[in-house]
Amino acid sequence: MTLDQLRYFKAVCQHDNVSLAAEALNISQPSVSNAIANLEKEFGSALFTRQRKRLVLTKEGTLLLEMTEQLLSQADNINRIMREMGSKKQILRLGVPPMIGSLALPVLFTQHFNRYPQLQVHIAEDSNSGLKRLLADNQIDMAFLPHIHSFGSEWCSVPVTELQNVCCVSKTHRLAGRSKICLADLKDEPLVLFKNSFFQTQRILEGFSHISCTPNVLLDTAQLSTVQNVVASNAVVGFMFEFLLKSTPSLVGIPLDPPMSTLVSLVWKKDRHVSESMENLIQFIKETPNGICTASQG
Amino acid sequence: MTLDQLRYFKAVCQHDNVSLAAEALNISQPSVSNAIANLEKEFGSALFTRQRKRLVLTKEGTLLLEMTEQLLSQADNINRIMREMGSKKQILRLGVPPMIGSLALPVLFTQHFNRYPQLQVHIAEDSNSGLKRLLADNQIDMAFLPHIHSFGSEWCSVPVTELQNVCCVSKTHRLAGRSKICLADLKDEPLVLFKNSFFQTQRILEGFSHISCTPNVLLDTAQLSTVQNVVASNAVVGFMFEFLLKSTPSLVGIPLDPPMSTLVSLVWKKDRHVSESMENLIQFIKETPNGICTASQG
DNA sequence: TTATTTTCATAGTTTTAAACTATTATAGGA
DNA sequence: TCCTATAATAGTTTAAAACTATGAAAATAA
Repeated sequence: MTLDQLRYFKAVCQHDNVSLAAEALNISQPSVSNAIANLEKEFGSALFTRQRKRLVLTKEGTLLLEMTEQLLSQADNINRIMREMGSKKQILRLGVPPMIGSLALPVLFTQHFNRYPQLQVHIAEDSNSGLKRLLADNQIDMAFLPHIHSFGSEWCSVPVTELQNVCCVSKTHRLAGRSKICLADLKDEPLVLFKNSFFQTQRILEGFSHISCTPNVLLDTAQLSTVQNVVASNAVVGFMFEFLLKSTPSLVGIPLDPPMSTLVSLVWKKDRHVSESMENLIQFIKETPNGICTASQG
Repeated sequence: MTLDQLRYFKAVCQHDNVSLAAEALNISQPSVSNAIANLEKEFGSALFTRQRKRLVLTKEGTLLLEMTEQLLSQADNINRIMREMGSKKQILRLGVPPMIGSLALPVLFTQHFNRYPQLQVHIAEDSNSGLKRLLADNQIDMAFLPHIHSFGSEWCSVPVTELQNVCCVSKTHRLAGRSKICLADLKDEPLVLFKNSFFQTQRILEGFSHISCTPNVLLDTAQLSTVQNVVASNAVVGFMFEFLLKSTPSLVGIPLDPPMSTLVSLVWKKDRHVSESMENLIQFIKETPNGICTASQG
């Protein structure tokens, strides 16, 4: 059993076809056939049934595929990590949810990453669930994530900042003078929300369902500027993080009652090797507990 | 990077010596040197410093060794599992602590394993901590373990039976008539205990320290028969599982006050593939919740 | 210091195995 | 029935991994 044999096997499974797999691997078809045959000889059982029209995985093949994917992923990781160390240039693959990116990234780039000229930063912007999957697959090293889905023992994290979720309206809106507001007050207001995939939206909808209200959702969007512009037009009520209002003077935020806040953490997998650049970022976050917060307010 | 290269690298690390590693691997020394050189070329960094007296792992080498051991262990598992499936003969590697073995094994062999003639059972008898390590290293498939060290989320288990820990004395002993006894009553008695590595012993000692007593331990042994014989000689007081007294009519057990019991579970790693023979054993345990208990009493 | 031993790297050769090309066999579809 | 698609087989080439032999560097001993 060699890693190459397993790679070929995986490719055949993905394509359900030896010839296509060979093409994708840039090798000849008999080489792939050979590799599969050698695996079958070594293990003593068929991995595919070839009787019928198509290749179908046997019980043994299914099990091997599952274990193979794990092994190859780990092998690729070793390769990547070792090459990175060898090439001296550090790479940090960081996941950031769209909303938090606008807060955290400017601070990180001006106060942290610029201190490491040899550091190459790759930012992956994705939803929270998407980032979690990327982390699990080792496609990113760390991510900023709301500490909501309680992370199990296989995750490490350091707290970054606590963000306030506020209701926001135009300065000329009827509710603009309120010092705080509860969801029940908003049950008949037309609302603009971020899409369901944003977990803040989920919490707001849960809040409504908790008081047995069906909110009047006029629009759900993924664009912050859409929310800002529609709210500024005075027609509707929106929700966003308080810090996002700093840059839009035409809007005012009204704290929710009860308050709703989000603890954002920097998260990574426990079983992963913590590279130098990861360690540096963790240190920066730990040393500036309010750094990202205060910077946003400056 | 191939699995063989990593295997050679690991061997060199283990022997701190290329020549010895080559000998252990049954290949020539230049082959090993070559493999290491190829890894270093591929990764772009030295894995050892050879300048000085001996081979010393570099930072990169240390990291690679750590990741390599994981990868090779997983690769060996794949190999073993697939070969096992291919050879049709099933193998179950079961870990059993010495005390529990005398209870569980006869039941398992007469009521369960005998139903699977093609099944080959390997029993590993070891301490609880030893078994846990064997499980972690995938050197055994499952083990019977007291459910004391609370198992984290990376472990699966099914409860097997609850065993009573009792104080035991000879039939003619002064305390033989007691219906129950507390540790404080025993603070001046000469005791015979199993070695500290037995977790029941640890619990008894904890119990004594809890009431600020230093027990008078005359003898600690790993042999059940030693405990039985010394206790039977009427000189000392011992502790054991109640079921172990069934076969020794010259001894009587006195329940502890408060009672002390041990929940024994069948445990395995969550990330492991559950083979047919493992599944069969789990089913047997589930279907006969008191089977092992009652059998011991018959 | 100098000789001796240990140990790893290098050079050159052999062997093995993995890749290739060409062809055959088998099944589905026209 | 023929044609096409696809995998297996045969035979050859190539590449890499093993070997033997030797050289270089450092540690050990005289």
